[in-house]
Amino acid sequence: MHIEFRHLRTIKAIEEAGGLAKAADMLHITQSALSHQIKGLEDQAGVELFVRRSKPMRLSAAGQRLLRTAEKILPEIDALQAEFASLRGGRAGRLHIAIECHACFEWLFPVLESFRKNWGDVDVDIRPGLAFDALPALQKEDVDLVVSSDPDDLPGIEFVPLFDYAPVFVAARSHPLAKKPFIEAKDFAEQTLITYPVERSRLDLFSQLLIPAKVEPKAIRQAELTAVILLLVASNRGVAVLPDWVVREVQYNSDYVTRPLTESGITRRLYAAVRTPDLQKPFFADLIDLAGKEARRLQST
Amino acid sequence: MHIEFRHLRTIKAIEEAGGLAKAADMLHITQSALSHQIKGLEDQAGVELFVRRSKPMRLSAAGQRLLRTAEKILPEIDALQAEFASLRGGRAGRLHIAIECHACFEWLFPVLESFRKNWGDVDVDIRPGLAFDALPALQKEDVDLVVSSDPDDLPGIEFVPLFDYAPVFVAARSHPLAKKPFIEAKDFAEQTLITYPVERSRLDLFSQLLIPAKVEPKAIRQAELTAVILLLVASNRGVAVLPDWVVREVQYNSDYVTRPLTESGITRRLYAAVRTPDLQKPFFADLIDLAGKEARRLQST
DNA sequence: TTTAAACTTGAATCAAGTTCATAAAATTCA
DNA sequence: TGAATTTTATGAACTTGATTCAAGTTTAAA
Repeated sequence: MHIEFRHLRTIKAIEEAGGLAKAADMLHITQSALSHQIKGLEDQAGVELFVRRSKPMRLSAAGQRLLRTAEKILPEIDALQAEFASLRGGRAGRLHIAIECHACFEWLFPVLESFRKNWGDVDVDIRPGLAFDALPALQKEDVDLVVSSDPDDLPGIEFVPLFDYAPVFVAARSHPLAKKPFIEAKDFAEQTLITYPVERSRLDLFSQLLIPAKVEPKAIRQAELTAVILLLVASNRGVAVLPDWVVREVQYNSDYVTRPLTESGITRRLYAAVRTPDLQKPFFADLIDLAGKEARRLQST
Repeated sequence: MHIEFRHLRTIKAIEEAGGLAKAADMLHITQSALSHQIKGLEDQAGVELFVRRSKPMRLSAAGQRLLRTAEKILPEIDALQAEFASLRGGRAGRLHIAIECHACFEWLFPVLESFRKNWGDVDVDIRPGLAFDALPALQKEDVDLVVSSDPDDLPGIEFVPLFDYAPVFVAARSHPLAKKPFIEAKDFAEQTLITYPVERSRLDLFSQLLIPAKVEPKAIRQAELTAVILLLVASNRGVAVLPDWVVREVQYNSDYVTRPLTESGITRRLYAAVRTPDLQKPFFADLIDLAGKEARRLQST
């Protein structure tokens, strides 16, 4: 025989009830079963768990040691089972997010802040280092939601539209290109471009404009934070392309101007990629709803 | 079905092995058994533990949650079982001590210090608040050893002699009684007596001398610490009776003198009371041996 | 498409915990 | 002290449920 949860519950019940008979009632088994159970456990552990000199019987030193372990372990599985139960009921779960779009931190944080208030039992996290390979990670259940602007037709994965945005050109007010009403691909040939530190195929500017037009900027400089990019731009160290709402939201100073890309402007759509069955879960629906609201708030700023 | 330790081990093994077949080998059962086991667990929990889209199968979000619990719980029972095993082998155990004799802290601490070096796996503690009722607590296994000077013929309890000592009279050098070569019961009638805060029947002076002689001191003042008693005595606030070795050991100052009680002196014996079966355990024997050595060291100071 | 590997399924088996009935031991109370 | 009561132990029958065996299905690789 092995130590089993049943034994931990038994020890705890006997301690609480102060005797076999009452403990047996508690556990909904017969007193005989308890007697056999304890005897079996003592045999296999080779240790006396109870002092039988007296009736009702009392925990021995070893029994008290076992009781301590029981009191440490039982709440753990109780919590686990409760979590599984409410996971069945859709109140609990996990929401680990991978972000392909670097600027998205800006709107994601307020969204998650509201989300946590509604869904305290959902384990929310943003997983770093998964910017590429995010979709395989989604399939493997290493993450549960990917924010992406490149929908793909993958089995078992659903792309839910979040909101549309326009990548816009940003330059210092004094920059020569600031005079143009809109910016074209060829305008970048002589510019120093400031980007997030990701591969260029995953930047809107390259995938939508420069690669098709086969234009290469004069130089590229990378910065991690949106605020830093805007500072560099304002001090004329280069130009950048950022989502329109980012530029509106982060008003660190106003020494820069924005211009549309191409005459008609470029529009992109952001998606939440989730596993199809997860769409049924109420908190996923709520998150997507919250994200939409936050997006509208940003657009109207 | 319930969550059982078997399930925790299974999850852990599957994670480590990266597949059912290898995990089954690890656990010395067939893959089929594992498959049944997981299915049963998923049914009762109402939760998908694995992603079966791919082979080998991978842990789902819920499965990862279960794995975390497994990794928290399994070491606990492993530790428990190891403790039971070495308890069988006599290397581990519990040694909770109750002290009837108030002064005994003085020699007990160094003894326990050496003891802990030899028996790191024994849970050593001094239980306060059990000075009276210590022997019933010993029978109930609430404590494992009682230091006492009043042996009693109790079933299942053994009194092992530790060492002999003499309660001696202590007074300031300038005290009138300091001139006498020895002290008798009637000498206390006009004195302020300083004692430990315990009932008088458990003080050697009363049980051995004053109660038989029907003498009552003029006043009694109580102090918790040996050092405090000696300070009070030295500053002539009263007289005291303490074990000879205590007075020799605690040389806070030398403004006091000691005198034997009665012409021939009184001799008392200190015992370790333990449950009879515990005498077999090697660390009990060692403790009693260490206590003897420390006692001899004190006597020869 | 074939082959191999990985997991699933259902029936049969077998170990182990539980119950029932009863005995033994300790405690309480008259 | 002895009868009554409470508490724990024991053994045989029973029942549950985990494991195995053998065959089927699905996925990945060649």
